[in-house]
Amino acid sequence: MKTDRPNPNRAFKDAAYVQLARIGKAVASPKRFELLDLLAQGPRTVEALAKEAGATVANASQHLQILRRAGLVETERHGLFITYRLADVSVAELLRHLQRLAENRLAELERIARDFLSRHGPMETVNFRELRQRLRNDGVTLIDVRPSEEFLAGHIPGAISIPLPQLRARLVEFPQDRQVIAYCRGPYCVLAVEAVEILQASGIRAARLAESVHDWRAERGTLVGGGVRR
Amino acid sequence: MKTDRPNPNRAFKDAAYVQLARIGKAVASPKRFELLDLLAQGPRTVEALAKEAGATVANASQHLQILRRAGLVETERHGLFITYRLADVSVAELLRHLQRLAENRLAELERIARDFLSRHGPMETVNFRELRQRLRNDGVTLIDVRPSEEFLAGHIPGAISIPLPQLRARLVEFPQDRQVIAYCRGPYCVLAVEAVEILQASGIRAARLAESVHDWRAERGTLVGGGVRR
DNA sequence: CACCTAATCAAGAGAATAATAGAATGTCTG
DNA sequence: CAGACATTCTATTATTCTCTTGATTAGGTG
Repeated sequence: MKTDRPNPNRAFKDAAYVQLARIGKAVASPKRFELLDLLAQGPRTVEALAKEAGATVANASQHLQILRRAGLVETERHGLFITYRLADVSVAELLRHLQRLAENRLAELERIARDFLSRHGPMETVNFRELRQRLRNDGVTLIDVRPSEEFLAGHIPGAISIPLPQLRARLVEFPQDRQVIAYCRGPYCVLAVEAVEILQASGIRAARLAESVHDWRAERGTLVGGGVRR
Repeated sequence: MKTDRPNPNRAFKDAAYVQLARIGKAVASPKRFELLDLLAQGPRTVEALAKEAGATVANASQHLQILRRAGLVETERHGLFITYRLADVSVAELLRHLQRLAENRLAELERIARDFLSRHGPMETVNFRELRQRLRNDGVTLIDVRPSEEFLAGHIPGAISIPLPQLRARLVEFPQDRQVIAYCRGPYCVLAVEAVEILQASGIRAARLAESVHDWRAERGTLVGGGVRR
């Protein structure tokens, strides 16, 4: 760790950088990153997080405590349940920053995403600019296919909530001649992809919003609903 | 890593989050964080980085290659030397973001900084607002005590370069009645602290700028010099 | 070409991390 | 207060990380 040269400030620097690296360590595990990404959509219990992230409860609990010790999440007890939430909006910003950096710098990530999409037939994707335009012209229906709690915690103005499990049952609600745009948590969430497939299979024109709810907030401002609680 | 429930998208998510966590892993080691922090001041050779970070050349080289594989730094060969530099300004922004988060969320870090400063006599610190004000009123001399290459790569307008090793020899340059404000790489760089002590010891009123060159750029705009090369 | 130097590579010891399973804790309900 | 349930704790194992040491590669120079 250190040479034997006489530098009296080494100890301070080492100690300081150990602390700075703690935040890095917190987001250095894929599971923890996924947990944070889920928490960015809204507060949740340990069990819900474990299930969505595909981990055991005990394992998720351990990761969550590492995140808590790093100051990235906070807890609150409600009866039997303990809800975790991001400690600060700047944590969600950090996640976005890391994602953007990974997308720009790691070819591997782009390849993985492309491979995944290629296994799911052709699919139109839409960006914010196009979405805004079409929303203004009233030419599309925007649906939020995340669980309804996440919709309530914050969603894009004009969207209607149709959690994916309910989509098949509610297909009759869509007029056949109007395009539907589905969105979910972001590029590493598969809900919108599945939604578009279901819609297309029943003859409805559908497209996927490539960005996430948080990108919307960062680039366009307001969400409707609670947002990320502090 | 995964339960045996039938979720065909687990593999995709796991693969995607492994990639996202790679950036986290890169900044999860104190030494690597320190190396990146140095590179944020300007490009450098492996040997220079190793020396400043208090590591062996072999060790620094290994860390740098991890950073390169994570896409955070790039290399260029000049004869015998290989210079490393940040791959993108957004890497420097990430470092700032992580630092700010650590300062806000980790009490430990603040304690370490306070302990360090308390071992160094009382010292006035100045923030950007005060600095601007005094620079405008021409009441102070602003000195950049980093190595001159870093000064050339980008510095605060109005600052003059006095690398710390030269400070004692150039004390005569300072009028006794005018305050001097010293700055360096940021709060975990000790150059400015040492500079203020030297100045005070010879009877010159001196203060330390608490923020870093990069904070200046982020909050006020321009630097003079090369900046971080892309 | 022999020699020097900057940087990387390769192998290994010791520490830290991640997942699992089973036990323990704390809180609500009847 | 017994039982149910959400969460955390403890112990264990396999894996990964970090640093050190000594050898090796690649480029430049006399």
